[in-house]
Amino acid sequence: MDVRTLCLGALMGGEATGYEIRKMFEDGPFSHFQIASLGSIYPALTKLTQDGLVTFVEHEQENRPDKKIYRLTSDGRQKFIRTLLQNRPAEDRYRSDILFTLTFAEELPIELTEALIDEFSVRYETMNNLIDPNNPDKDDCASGPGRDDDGNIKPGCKFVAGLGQAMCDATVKFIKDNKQDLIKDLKTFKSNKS
Amino acid sequence: MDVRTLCLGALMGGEATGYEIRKMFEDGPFSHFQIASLGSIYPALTKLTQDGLVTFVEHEQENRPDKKIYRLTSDGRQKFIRTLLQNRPAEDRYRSDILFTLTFAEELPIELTEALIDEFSVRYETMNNLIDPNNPDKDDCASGPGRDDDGNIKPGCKFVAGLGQAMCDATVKFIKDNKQDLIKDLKTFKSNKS
DNA sequence: AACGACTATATCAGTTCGATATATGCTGAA
DNA sequence: TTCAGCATATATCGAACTGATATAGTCGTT
Repeated sequence: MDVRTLCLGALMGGEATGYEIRKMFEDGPFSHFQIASLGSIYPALTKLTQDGLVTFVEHEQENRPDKKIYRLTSDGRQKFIRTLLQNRPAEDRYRSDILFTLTFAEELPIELTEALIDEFSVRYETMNNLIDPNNPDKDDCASGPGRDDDGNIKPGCKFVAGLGQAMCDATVKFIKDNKQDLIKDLKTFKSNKS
Repeated sequence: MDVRTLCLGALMGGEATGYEIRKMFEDGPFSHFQIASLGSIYPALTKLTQDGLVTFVEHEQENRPDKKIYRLTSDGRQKFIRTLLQNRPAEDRYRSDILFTLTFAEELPIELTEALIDEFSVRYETMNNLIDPNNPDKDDCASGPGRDDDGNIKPGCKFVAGLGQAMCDATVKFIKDNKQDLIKDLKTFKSNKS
């Protein structure tokens, strides 16, 4: 899904700055299943403004660029819903440098392999906490789309967050159950190659 | 990880054509945790050849471009191992159009939501079968890196495949356990908004 | 005091991808 | 029998995306 559509989605929950939209994707409600960087968010917002799908209000700031607060127009909201209804969603895409590296574990020092696996596990525990809708450390952007007026998480977001957490749990559990066997097998593999 | 490094990794198991390397990423051993397309594989192979990291032999073919079979040079193999040892692996990156769309489930017809969830589940069951090292339908490229000379899967690949399958299992299970609750909550949510 | 993170806007060089071009053979459905 | 889709091969390119950079202050930690 292109970044203009992602930005429209980000604004479905209310107004936001470009910086806030980026936060939604970096460690907010979209962080575990979409990616959008500043390098594409600002051009996308510019394009959406030109197309009449969003509008913005500017607030002067001292010593900083003026703050631009974007919101959807009626056309923008309709365009977004239409896009969700009509477009066939692309295949999921997953990239993992650690998993790629572990594919070649036999060529690596066992200490590095252990360190990579531990780093991988920590990252997924951290992500689990980030996803958790009940996480008290979470500072959801007020304009995030996932909560209704009473602050309750919406069913769709709850489902998606739950699924994200299930993936994280499974990852951490698999590592807990299988790391030592891997280390053992690697030692055997290496001694057989000597 | 850039596509040149991915190509070096792909050639760690032996010689391969550009087309075969693409297959390794599309539905072969790397398919569930890395992505590389023809648009970047061929330029990468050209660059690696210029840099002396790979070399190729050309076989004439009728009615087709001549087949180029690439293999690592000694420099190429060393460069690859050095890259794995020295580079800090980037954060995992996951993109899911379906999960993004489901975040806005409240705005969609319930039939579409159900269809998306079912599609998502089917994709992960399919991926599970694709990953399975014991899948008899799998036609691993002979030059894939994951097996030793006896055809046994290597420990690193086995671990990574197992983890991939655990993620798929968790996904399918979560959907099985939670889909009906989501549908019910959506119906409640929509009737409360009327 | 220094440094890193945060808050704001924006741009750009480099990288990547999906579509396209070329062209045949194979397979299955109509 | 015909046709469409897929497989097998090489390669290119326009469009999209990213990470670094620029600008510049504030805040908290070491």
